[in-house]
This record gives sequence, C-alpha cells and structure tokens, in this order.
Amino acid sequence: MVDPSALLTALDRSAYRMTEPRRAVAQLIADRHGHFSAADLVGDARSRRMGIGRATIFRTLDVLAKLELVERIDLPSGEHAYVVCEPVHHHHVVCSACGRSDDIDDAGLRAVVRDVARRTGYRIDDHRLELFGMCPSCQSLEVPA
Amino acid sequence: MVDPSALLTALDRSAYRMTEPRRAVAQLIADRHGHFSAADLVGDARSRRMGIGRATIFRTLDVLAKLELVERIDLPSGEHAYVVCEPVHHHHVVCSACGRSDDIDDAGLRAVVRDVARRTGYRIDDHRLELFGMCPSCQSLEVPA
DNA sequence: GGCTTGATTGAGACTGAGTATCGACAACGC
DNA sequence: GCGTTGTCGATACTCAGTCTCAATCAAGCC
Repeated sequence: MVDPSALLTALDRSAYRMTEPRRAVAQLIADRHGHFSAADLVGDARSRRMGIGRATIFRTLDVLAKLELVERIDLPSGEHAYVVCEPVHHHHVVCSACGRSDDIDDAGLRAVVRDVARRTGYRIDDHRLELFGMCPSCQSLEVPA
Repeated sequence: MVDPSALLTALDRSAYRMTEPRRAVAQLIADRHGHFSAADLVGDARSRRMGIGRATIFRTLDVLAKLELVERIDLPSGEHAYVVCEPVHHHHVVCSACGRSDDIDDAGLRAVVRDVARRTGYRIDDHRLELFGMCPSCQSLEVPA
C-alpha cells in the first residue's frame, strides 16, 4: 500500500498527459502490496468494473517504467512483475512469501562490478541484481522447526 | 562455439535418456556463439531441416537447464535467452554487441548479499546478478570517437 | 539378439503476455 | 471555446511457451 500521489505528481510533472485512466492505474498500483504483474492490474480493474482497457494498463506501465516510477523485475519463476520504486539507480530484495519488496542501494555492488570489469576486460555498461528471500515479518510467522 | 561433447557426456551421465533429438539440440547449441533464445534454435533446426519439433527444443532446454548445463538469463530488453555454462553457482557478463558471455564467480557478491541481509533483516535465499557491457574484442573494433 | 516398458518424440491445438491498429475522444495550450 | 495531438478502448494479432496424444525409441533384462 502506497500513496498514489507520488506517482501522480511525477506523472503530472512529466511530458505525459494526466488522464483519468492513468490516475486509475496509479490508484490500482497504490492499493497493491509488494510486486504485481500487468495481469494482476487487469484483474483488479475488471473486478472493480473500472472499464480500463488491457492495452491501457500495459501502456501506462510502460510510461511509469520510462519515468522510473516502477521497475520491471524478473521473478525466479521467470514471470515478469513490477515494483514501485524511487527514480534512482538501485536494486530490490523481494520476499518470496508475501511479495513485499524493498529498495537497496548500489554501494557494495559498485566495487564488485569494477572488479569484474578489471578481471574480464569487459566494459560494463549495465547491470541487474535481484535478491529473493524472506522479509522480517514473514520470518517471524514461520512455524518453528 | 563449444564442443558439444561436454553437454553430451553430462546428459549421458544423468538419468535422462540420450536420444537423437537431444544430441541434435546439443550440436545446435555448440554451434552457436554467445547467448541464444529458444526461437534461435528452432530457426536453426528448421533451416538445417533437422525435423526437430519446437516442443522438443523447449523440452531439451528445460532438461539442460535442470542439469545446470545451460542457464536462462534475462536480457535488458526483457527477452529470455540461454547461455552454456559450468554447473556451479555463478553469474554472467554478457556482451551487448556480439552476445558472447563469460562466467564470473560469486566471490565479491557474497559480501554484498550478507550486507543487504544485515541491513534489511531479510533472509536472502536466492539472488541473480547479470552484467551487460562490451567484451574486449568488441571494444577493440569500436570506431574511435 | 529380441522383448518390454516407460520415457521421449513431433504435430498441432491451446494459452496468455504483450503489441499493433484504428476510429473516437479528451487534455491542454491558445 | 477551439484545434491539435496524445491517449483511449476494442479488437485483432503475434509470439513464446505449454499441453495432449498417439507413435516411436532407448535402455535394461532375458
């Protein structure tokens, strides 16, 4: 659950138009916990009878991804999902139990990347790190062995 | 270009059967440079008139992935691809120009993962790191600015 | 070498994600 | 208010990947 206003003001400040369907998609995203797929939003929109087209949801997610307000991640299962995030370079830890995700900064990784570049001779232009595990609250709910 | 015999002996040693189509797919993979998609192999098989079904190629890739002889990676474009690799935990650097990929070990990353776990409280079970850039030979071919 | 059995095959139907097209509509600058 | 142009929903489409099923084949056993 997130306040949709962050998405909305960022959208408003951008060159993209602020339309009713986009506001609605921002609300759907804000009402979601953790990561979600395009299909999730399509389902939400339908069950709330919002009359938003499937294509519009994909397009809006593209727009939000371009604005770096959401990021597309790849779950270990191979599925695609999105998470809301801050528009700066960073990575995610995703809870496999509840889907919650947290941003983590780049700090330690930069050294790893530099080291790989040195060892392999590659010039590294882009990287992606995703961590999967169990968040503190899900750990505390686990049945003790 | 890789020697297919590594794939074949590993397949032979496994519980899976060594069949003609699987041998053929191993050969197709060995003849490929860098990463490749399932669709690439389907195309190769068709152009060589090998008579291998599409489903078989997907199934064989699944088998090889289970044996950790190939690994499925996600390109920055969002497409799925496979790379041949050693059956130990590691990561990849992928050249965006020629598709070549190299394995890199886990060394520096382990510390990063530990650090994230400590800072976020998550228990990290799985992680994925992919680096994209330009390999030494493609760098040397670049037109000087 | 032949037999049996269960894994594997190819063909093709199917599913579901994502994209392209298009005429209608609505946001925004004037 | 008006015109421009970005965006809309509907729908058709593409493409990756899966499923089903009858036919085939590898491999172990005799």
